[in-house]
Amino acid sequence: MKDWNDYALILALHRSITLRAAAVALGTTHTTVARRLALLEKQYSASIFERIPGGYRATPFGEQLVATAMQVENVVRESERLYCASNEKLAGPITLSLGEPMSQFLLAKELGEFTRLYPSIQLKVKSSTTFADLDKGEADVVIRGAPKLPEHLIGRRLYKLGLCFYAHKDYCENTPRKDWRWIAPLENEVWPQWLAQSPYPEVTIGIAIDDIISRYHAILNGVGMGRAACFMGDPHPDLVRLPGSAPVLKYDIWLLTHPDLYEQPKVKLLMQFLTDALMAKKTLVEGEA
Amino acid sequence: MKDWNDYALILALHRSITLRAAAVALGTTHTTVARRLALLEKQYSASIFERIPGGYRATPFGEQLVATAMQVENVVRESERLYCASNEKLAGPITLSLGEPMSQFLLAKELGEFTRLYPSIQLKVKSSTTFADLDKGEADVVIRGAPKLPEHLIGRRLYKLGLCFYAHKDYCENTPRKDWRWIAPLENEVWPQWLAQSPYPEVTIGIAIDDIISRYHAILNGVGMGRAACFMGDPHPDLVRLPGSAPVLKYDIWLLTHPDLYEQPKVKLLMQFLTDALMAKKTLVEGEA
DNA sequence: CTTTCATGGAACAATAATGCACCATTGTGA
DNA sequence: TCACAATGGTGCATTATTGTTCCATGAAAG
Repeated sequence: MKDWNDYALILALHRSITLRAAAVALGTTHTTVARRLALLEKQYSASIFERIPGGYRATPFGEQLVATAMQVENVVRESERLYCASNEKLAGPITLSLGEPMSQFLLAKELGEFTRLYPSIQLKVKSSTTFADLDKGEADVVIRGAPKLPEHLIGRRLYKLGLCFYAHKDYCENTPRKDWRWIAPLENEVWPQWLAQSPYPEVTIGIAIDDIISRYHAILNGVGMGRAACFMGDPHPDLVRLPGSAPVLKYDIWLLTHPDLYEQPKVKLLMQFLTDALMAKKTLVEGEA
Repeated sequence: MKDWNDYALILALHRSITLRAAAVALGTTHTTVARRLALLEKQYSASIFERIPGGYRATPFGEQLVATAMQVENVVRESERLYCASNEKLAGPITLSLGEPMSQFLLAKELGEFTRLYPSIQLKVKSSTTFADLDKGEADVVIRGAPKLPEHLIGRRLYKLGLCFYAHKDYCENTPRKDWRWIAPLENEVWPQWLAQSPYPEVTIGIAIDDIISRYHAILNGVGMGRAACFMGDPHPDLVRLPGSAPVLKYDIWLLTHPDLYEQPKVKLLMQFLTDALMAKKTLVEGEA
């Protein structure tokens, strides 16, 4: 095999079963995976994967290649591990500040993967509704949704955060329209705007909760209808967008750090990792799913 | 490292010392090698190779990567070896017919590499001035220079063969012009055309030899001036092109096989291998060096 | 010491790989 | 049984990668 990346492709398809899932794992599209696989099978003049109901399964020959690919992967991972261990620049504590929703719903798996990938780095995840002050050293890296770039910090704007209205999938059917209620935020001056944008501005507020996570659980338990980030609402099978409500892209998501910190390899590394992780979930977060 | 091909790049640069040599080994250009290396060093925020007089040398960190790359290469080579050994389709005899000049001057190393790469295949190299008749089973694969595609065979036209006039680098200086002589082929009806195209059509024939290799050695020994393929004359440090003679691209080089044989994996394999090998030497054979 | 050659860097053009949007089909759940 | 979602195949447009050509520099050979 001339192209060593094809080993990664074989491995991804073997593990992900379907072309599309493999494509996500590789960070490309199913088209590319299919094309590269076709070229590869043409190269060997042999079948590497066979189509089975619901996906791809390696042929006996394919399994040989999978075994080789796993060996290659082990060598590479071991090398990376050694690199991280030997590089004192990639050791030590680093603090990431982000909101609870992202921490719980969006990046839980990814942050765990980071610590597994770089065991010498002690990642501290500081979830908070208020965002840490980088100037005071409250955090090294921040993810925040904000309308504009905060003053003197550096980083990049990723994309916009999608917000939408949700309810439990049975709520609208099982509840008489006159009993519909909003689950509203507490002491939030933009709520009137939200309400005006909603499909049901005439519905009254049933309960006001300050914590967005608690509002989410209230929606989930059929207490009423409410607004949430698309990445919170869309993945849950029991939640549905309210009829007539489309995602609103209001805030930009910024990935930021302090200029004094950005030169640190471990800070660069974390930011690159978070960029990759968040870009991979762009459609989910924007609510285009 | 995300791109596993970069391990191959590091390995090639480590072994080839210079960007250009590494590029040849990888089948690309020095620009690409430089760019990929720069990206890689930016990724790691560390130097992988240091510039030393006359080339590149791996830094301590680079040597770690080189070691990893060698492990990866070993895994891949072992896998390929197993594949070849286990695949009975890639075993057995195969006969290649080609002219002596290509066999001796152009593909000597490459054909050896092929047998080393695929030990289960017994490659028989049939050098001959007349080309084997594939219909009679005299050979499985043929490389020949010919003006047009022979009848019913399949394969591909690679590029044109460059021919030029040569002499020993001291010949023209050390020999009085009146004593200059041509080394001509024997019983070759196109020789008058050749002579007319030459820079010195008035020079007389000193000796006529049928075997092109013998003519080459005659030129090399200062017997006279003669015509030879660019891939024979250009690489030799003691030979020079005659002043005023430029490479003539007359014949196409064809890589051919019989339609009945092309479906055999080992035939496909050999043809792919020869295509790669010959394409890598295109500039040399065309005389553009 | 001069000449010659090869190296590798930079800007532009060409090419090949990739992503996107569409669709038919198949598996899955109500 | 029907409807829905997801799969993966196809054609087209885009992007990114690569190759080409040039040049300045530095090393090796005469």
